[in-house]
Amino acid sequence: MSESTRERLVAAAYALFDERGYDATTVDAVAERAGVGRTTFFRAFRSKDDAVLPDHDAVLARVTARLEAAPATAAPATVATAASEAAHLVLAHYLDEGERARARYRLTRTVPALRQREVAGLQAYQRVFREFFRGRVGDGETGEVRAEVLAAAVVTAHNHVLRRWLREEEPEPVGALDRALADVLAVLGPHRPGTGRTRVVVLEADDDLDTVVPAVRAALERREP
Amino acid sequence: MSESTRERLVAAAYALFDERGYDATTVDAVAERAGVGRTTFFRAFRSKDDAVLPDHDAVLARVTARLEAAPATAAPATVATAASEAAHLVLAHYLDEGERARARYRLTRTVPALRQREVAGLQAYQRVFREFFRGRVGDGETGEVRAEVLAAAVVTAHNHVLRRWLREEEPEPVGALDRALADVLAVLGPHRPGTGRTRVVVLEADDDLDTVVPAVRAALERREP
DNA sequence: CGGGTCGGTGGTACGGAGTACTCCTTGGAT
DNA sequence: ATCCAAGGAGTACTCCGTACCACCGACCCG
Repeated sequence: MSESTRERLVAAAYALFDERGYDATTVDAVAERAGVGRTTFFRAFRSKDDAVLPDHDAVLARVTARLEAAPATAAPATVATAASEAAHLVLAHYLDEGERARARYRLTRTVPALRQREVAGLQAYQRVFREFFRGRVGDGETGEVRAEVLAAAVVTAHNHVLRRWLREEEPEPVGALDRALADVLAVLGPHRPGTGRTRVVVLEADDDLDTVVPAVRAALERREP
Repeated sequence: MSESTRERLVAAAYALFDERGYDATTVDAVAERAGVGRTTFFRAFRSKDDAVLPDHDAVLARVTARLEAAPATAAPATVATAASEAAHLVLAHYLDEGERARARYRLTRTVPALRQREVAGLQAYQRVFREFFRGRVGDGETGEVRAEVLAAAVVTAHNHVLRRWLREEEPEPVGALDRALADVLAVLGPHRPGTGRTRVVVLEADDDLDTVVPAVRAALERREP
């Protein structure tokens, strides 16, 4: 199957799905518009929805490679930057796709079957991030939960920013992802490694510890940004 | 459609899926084993996988009700307890199901189509939690991201514990969920409101703040659990 | 130069999911 | 007894996805 045939099929699929809707367009119609037989369609794509959903495998491999490049016993700052860079890889992929990514988003918004495939693809990313965080965010069962939760947090933050960009609500998605991930990964530690001595503010209050800690953190960051 | 017919169809579906596998079982076979016609099957369930996947609507409604019962302008402690209780509602539902939940888990593990439906159902929960957290965890874009991330974190933590119980790796899922959610929701505030005075240990170290905080927390919890 | 192999393509047939429609049975009310 | 309502059974249809076979051009080999 030549690449041009595959691309023609994708274009035909997007055009027809946009004209008649996903359910109302048959695979025969897509193949016919692309000028090929039905068999060729199913040779290029495993199923009807595969023609519209992206090839996650390639970018997933890049993400995996980036995460596995990080040392096993890493400082919190290194863990955070590796995760952040990996997430940015995914975002960059969508930004490269441009209008096609937006067209796909419009489809996945309206067709439940496509939405399901989409969120299933997210699981793969979350799994890769979880394996990366395992052993780097604590030991035992607590560490396991934290790794999985943190992976979900990273994926969710990325998707939040990505969706805003797809809806054209966020003109600067790269910066937005930076900020979102910094907020999410703050539980790991600062992004800048080797900041040295840290003073903890002394206080005695009626509030609980977890209420106080953010205030302490904010005070410290205000003093030495 | 009588409830007994529906239940007979579910039992037949589980039995046949277990015997021959999901793909190798036709709807006709399920209907025949249940002693009804194919039409009746599709009257009871929208699709083949609906027969094995749970009725999320009822428990989702309970979760929504619990979350909406919380006051709009709530203290962090109230927000955390409401979210925790809502998550416990879902866990309790699965615990009630018992062996059927485990049988379903075995199916969803092996059949990709069912797995997709499963994760799609999680989106509904995550959405409800996100709407609950909106406006309660900050304003503006940061608040939006935090709400969505926190929702994902709660759902993920719940699922982590649930999966461990389904695999019979966690004999005390309720306590485990408590601990996991306490860890996740620590960014919000304390679970027990009005616990009174909290002393923060004073120290000056070369470690970073986020490295020190867990030690402080551990020391305090050891002193007054 | 003719024949054979082989990768890519088209066509056809089939099983099964899901939908639409009609007919029938059953139980209850008047 | 008759009518009626509701759920179930049967049937036919579309379309997805797969399997199988036929074709066709390219390239190799004798």
